[in-house]
Amino acid sequence: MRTAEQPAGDGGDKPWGEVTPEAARRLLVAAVEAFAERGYHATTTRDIAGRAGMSPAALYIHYKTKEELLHRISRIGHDRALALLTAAETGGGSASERLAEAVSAFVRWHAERHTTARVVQYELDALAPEHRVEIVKLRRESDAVVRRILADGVRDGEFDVPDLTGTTLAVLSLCIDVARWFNSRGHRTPDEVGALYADLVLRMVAAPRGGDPDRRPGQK
Amino acid sequence: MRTAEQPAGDGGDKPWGEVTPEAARRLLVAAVEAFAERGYHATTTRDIAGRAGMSPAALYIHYKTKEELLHRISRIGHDRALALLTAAETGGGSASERLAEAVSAFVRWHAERHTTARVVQYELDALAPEHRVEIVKLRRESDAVVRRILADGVRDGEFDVPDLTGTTLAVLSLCIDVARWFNSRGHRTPDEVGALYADLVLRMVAAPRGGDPDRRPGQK
DNA sequence: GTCTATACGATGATAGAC
DNA sequence: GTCTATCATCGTATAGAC
Repeated sequence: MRTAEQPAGDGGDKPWGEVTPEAARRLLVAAVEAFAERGYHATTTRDIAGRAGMSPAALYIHYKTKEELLHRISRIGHDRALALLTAAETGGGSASERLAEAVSAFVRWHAERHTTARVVQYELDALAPEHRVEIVKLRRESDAVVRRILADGVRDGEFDVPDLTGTTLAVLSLCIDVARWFNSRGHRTPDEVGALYADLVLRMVAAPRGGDPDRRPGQK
Repeated sequence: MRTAEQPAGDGGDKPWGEVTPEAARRLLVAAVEAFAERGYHATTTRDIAGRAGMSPAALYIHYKTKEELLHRISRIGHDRALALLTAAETGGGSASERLAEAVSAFVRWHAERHTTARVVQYELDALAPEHRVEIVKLRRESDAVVRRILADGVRDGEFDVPDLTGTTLAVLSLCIDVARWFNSRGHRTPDEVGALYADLVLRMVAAPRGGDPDRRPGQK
């Protein structure tokens, strides 16, 4: 299913391959680092240009404004995140298998590319209004993917999900927050975190053994 | 157990009651709002003073630097969060009951005081090194509270937690991320989110019915 | 396409009047 | 304790040389 290089990285093998020319890519990578470290508003165009080894003016040859840089980063990152989830949904298998794949892939990306993911997830408010509506639409699609997998599992008797909207939100939220803490504590690999989280999420939604979903102890 | 007003709010009944004199409190409340909206580094002392209805110079009568404001906010917020968790731990009941109370109280705080919580949870890196080590110590104590409750549940046969460290991290992470999304989507109350999350977390750690913890299907 | 130079307003923090 | 005025620096973005 994957024929080209995967984009939207921040330090992996061939990240941001779709951003050309090379000077524009260097600036964008520098912007990701700076935005992640200090936040969009506090990052100066001088800092971005400096990290890319250029003069402040060089930035404006490739990007009209600082916000255009953020928009490019956010768009590519959200495209990538949605692609991961969609691949899991359409990859076949039971609802449990699709959910496990969606969660582990989504978490792996937030861990591996946590610098990018921080910008993508925490700087939405800094986008221009027009760009924000575009990005919010992509986020709603990601939400819908997870929601459909959960609904499928309920239909097939694999899952017990009393609050579909809230649980969808919680699952995505749990995964997204990996971008905040990853690499600031322990020594886990993205793969390990992805596997752990897939297990935890399956436990959150699993139907009680034996099948009858009405038999669960009412917690709420 | 609670004899005084609870502090660390950001718009509730009597929040930040322990900050005196009143001018210092007004400045601190203004700083919370500004830091949450734009981030610490991008917030100007003029903005803070302006929101508090004062001149830029007035800020420096009550706080030596902008960073001292952040430190005060972070310290009070972390004290409050730890107090909530500790109260749940020492409040009695089974491990399941203590965990449910810890999660729902912690989530309620992150939802109700999401403006404060955003500053508290997302601006750690902006603290001066000396202040950051102090705050990190408090965070480790919060982590230890949740870890102990989980370990108690495992000991008592209520919980099945193959990865204690990772699950502790995931539980806290899930709760903390409420500060990011709350009020940016639906129409849930803090109480509702707290109850939902307590249920989801209990499902994550619950031992399989019947008791024998070795009987779980190996997911990892 | 990249540079140096620069416009012009905003920045954290201080001095000294009241 | 609060103000106005100020310092020295840094902010985004542009102009024009090469």
